Amino acid sequence: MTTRTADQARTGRGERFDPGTYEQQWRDRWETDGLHHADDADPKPKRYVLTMYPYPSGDLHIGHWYAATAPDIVARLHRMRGENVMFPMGFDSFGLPAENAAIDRGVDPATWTADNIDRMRSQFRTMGCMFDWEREVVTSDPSYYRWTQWLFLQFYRAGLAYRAMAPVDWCPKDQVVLAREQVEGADRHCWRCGTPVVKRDLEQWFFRTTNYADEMLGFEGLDWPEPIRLMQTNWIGRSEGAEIEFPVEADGAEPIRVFTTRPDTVFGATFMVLAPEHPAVASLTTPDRREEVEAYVGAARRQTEIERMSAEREKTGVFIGSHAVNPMTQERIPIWVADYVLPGYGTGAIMAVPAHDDRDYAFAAKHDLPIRYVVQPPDGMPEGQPFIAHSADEVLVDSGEFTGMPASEAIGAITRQLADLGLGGPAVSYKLRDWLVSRQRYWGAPIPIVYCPEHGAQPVPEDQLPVVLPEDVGFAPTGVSPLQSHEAFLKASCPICGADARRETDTMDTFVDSSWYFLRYCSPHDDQRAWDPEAVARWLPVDVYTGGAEHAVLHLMYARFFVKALRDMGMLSFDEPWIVLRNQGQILGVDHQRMSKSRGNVVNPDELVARYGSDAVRLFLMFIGPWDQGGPWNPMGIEGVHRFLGRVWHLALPEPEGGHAGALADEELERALRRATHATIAGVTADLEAFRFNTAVAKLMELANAIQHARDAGIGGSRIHTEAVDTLLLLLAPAAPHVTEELWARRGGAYSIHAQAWPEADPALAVADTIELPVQVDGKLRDRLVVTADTPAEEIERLALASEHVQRYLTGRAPRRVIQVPGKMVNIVTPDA
RNA sequence: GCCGGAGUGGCGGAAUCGGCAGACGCGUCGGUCUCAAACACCGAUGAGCGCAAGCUCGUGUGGGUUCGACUCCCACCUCCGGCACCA
Repeated sequence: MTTRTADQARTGRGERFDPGTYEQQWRDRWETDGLHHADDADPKPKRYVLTMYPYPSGDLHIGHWYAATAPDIVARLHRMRGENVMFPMGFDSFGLPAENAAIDRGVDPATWTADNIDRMRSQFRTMGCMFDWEREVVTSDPSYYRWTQWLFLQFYRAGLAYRAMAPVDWCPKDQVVLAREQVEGADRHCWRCGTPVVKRDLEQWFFRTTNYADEMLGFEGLDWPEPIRLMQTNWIGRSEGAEIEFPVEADGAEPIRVFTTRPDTVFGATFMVLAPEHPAVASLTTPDRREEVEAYVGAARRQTEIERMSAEREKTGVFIGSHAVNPMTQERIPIWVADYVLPGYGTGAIMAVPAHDDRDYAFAAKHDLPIRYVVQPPDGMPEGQPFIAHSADEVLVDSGEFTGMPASEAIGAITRQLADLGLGGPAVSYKLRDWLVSRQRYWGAPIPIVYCPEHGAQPVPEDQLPVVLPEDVGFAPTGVSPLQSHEAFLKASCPICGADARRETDTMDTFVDSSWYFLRYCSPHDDQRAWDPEAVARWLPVDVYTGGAEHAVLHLMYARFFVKALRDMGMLSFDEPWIVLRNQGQILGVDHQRMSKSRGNVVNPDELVARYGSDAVRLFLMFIGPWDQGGPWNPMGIEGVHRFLGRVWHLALPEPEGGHAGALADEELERALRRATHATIAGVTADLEAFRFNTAVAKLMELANAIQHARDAGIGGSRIHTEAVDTLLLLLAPAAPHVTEELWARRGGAYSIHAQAWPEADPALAVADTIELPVQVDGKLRDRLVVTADTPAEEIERLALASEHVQRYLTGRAPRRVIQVPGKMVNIVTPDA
């Protein structure tokens, strides 16, 4: 491979810039010296910087570089500011791809995973990040998942882990549970035998995340991107309203409870709808309707809930033969079953108010059910459409004693009356469901439970952890976990009676692993406990967390749930896992498309590092644009950054004998350079703190240009010029750690540049002594004044009015107004304006 | 459908509080170096008009507020992301 460098041919000065000659050496030195190890005993203020650990899929791609460089820069900035920084890295190494590799290629998941980790770890090292590898965690290692299992048991004891029936896809011919991706086609058939699948209720493990729904709506004290907060808020989906009981006309039948956010519309409830799964469907179906209802319910159960929700909006459903009574109007209303009512939300049953709900309206229109308006729109009753009241202005009509009451008031009034009548009361409902954590998969942490014929589900005693995944398993594309046929694994004994028991074969969702890895980093080698409480108290919460926004309602919520639950168990003393959260965007291909092998637009970081060095790759990624937006890769762009680093190289290389040592003193030039230096310190510091890496790099480029011009003007080698170069290296060090270290050493600086103090800007020195002031006439730029910074406003006004460019428009007349923004501009308003 | 985010030169982008639009970089053009090229370096570079001074236009579209609008308000268009029958 050819290495093109900025000065390969000739600049006539200094040594050529070739990152290949020093980058690896410095990385080795940092490693040997333990420069990046965060010491628990270090008394400096702590700073925990964390980036989401990767799944070990194979090779590091450019996205990993993009994701890691920014938090590395932040970690390095804090370190130079005198903080004890922990910046750990590890691998989220359980998961489906390893299992698929086993099925497709016959490789053992553990071996496949370990090989990938080895490769990615060595690729990670070429980034030159200050990762503390002594703290590495690997979640598929028994020393890690032992504690994942231990945590499961703590949740179980606390009542936060429970077992319940949940619907899964089942192939009745093969007699197996199918994963979502194993169900094909619109008719939902088994991928192997083509038999239509059915939904089947199986026992599954859940974590009670809904216990924390309300608390997770609070984001006080958190500096998170607003879109993530909104996504979580919407996902939790808190709705306030009322539960209302509708008595049923049938012997001994329980009333049907419904949840509604609009109790003010109860007078308009002209029918009821039950979800197909609702327990009352069977008992309330009359004999003449049974056949039709059972057919409908059976068809509905064949679809997944996801499918049902994304299906065409056609509102299907059947009448079940029974009637309920509207508790306010005392009217008989028919009960229907329809799959647009979801079993998992509210009570799985609704009062249908077609006049004031789109879905109920569509259903009523299709099935010819009565529509009664009970809220008066401001501009008269609508025809042929529902009216969804929004404001407080609308008033109730046709609603008995509540007629004439504003809708907003009626919500409370009607809810109170229902409560007085014992027919309901205020209620809150959430979209959030409990977290289904069990997976019918091999490559995950086994759920530490055994089933005794006598005593049922029993937790594995803690001293028997870990429940180790057996490695001598066979893989076949059956869709069944090989654990189910591994006799040695299955065989267990009941911790209560000692009788033969059967081991749980489900493993945990990998999001369980990642819900606590940031705690394990604090004491990764502790084999006595999941974490050392003192170390966790010292480091947590995470100060800055970075990663992709795709985890908004997954990992980023699960980890919050974990921390809150563990806090309530007395194991943690903080409320949130991380304070500052920042999301990176995506690096796209040259064609502005997502990188993918099939598109052939993948950028290989290893090749780029070999060609330009790690620093150039890092710096260019940061320069592409705002970090949270990502952007397209540009092969020419990295050339520009490489040129910049080459320029820095030549500016900072110690001058050979007789170079610019005897620089001419020029006070004006020196003052300007010093001003540029201090303005850059202030600007770069603010940019890095705010994750504005692209503008920070631009400012560094400007400073390098200023230094070069100053040198060309003859002040190279002067004290101020030397300070400017040193400052440039210090400010550039977090983003380009290798070249700055090399140059710092060559200039005789103390090892290491990354252990030096971050420069401080002197505001007095950053201020310009003369300023150029734009002069506008009626808001249009017409002239510029160069004045000293302390020129009084009257003098500026006089100079501006005296300008011939201004006079051309003023033609001797007095201005109508003169507006000055001190230090910014002058605007003269003519009588014409 | 609902909730977010974004539309600025040939391209990526900058303008942090309503005050010089286009920083910085890429590309392009011109020059230096070279036998020549590549590399590097220097200079120019929003569009139109003009010999020039300079003028006009210009931040998705249409209105508005203001001495002044990429920035604020109203209405709309397009793209990207999330959710999607949640009663």
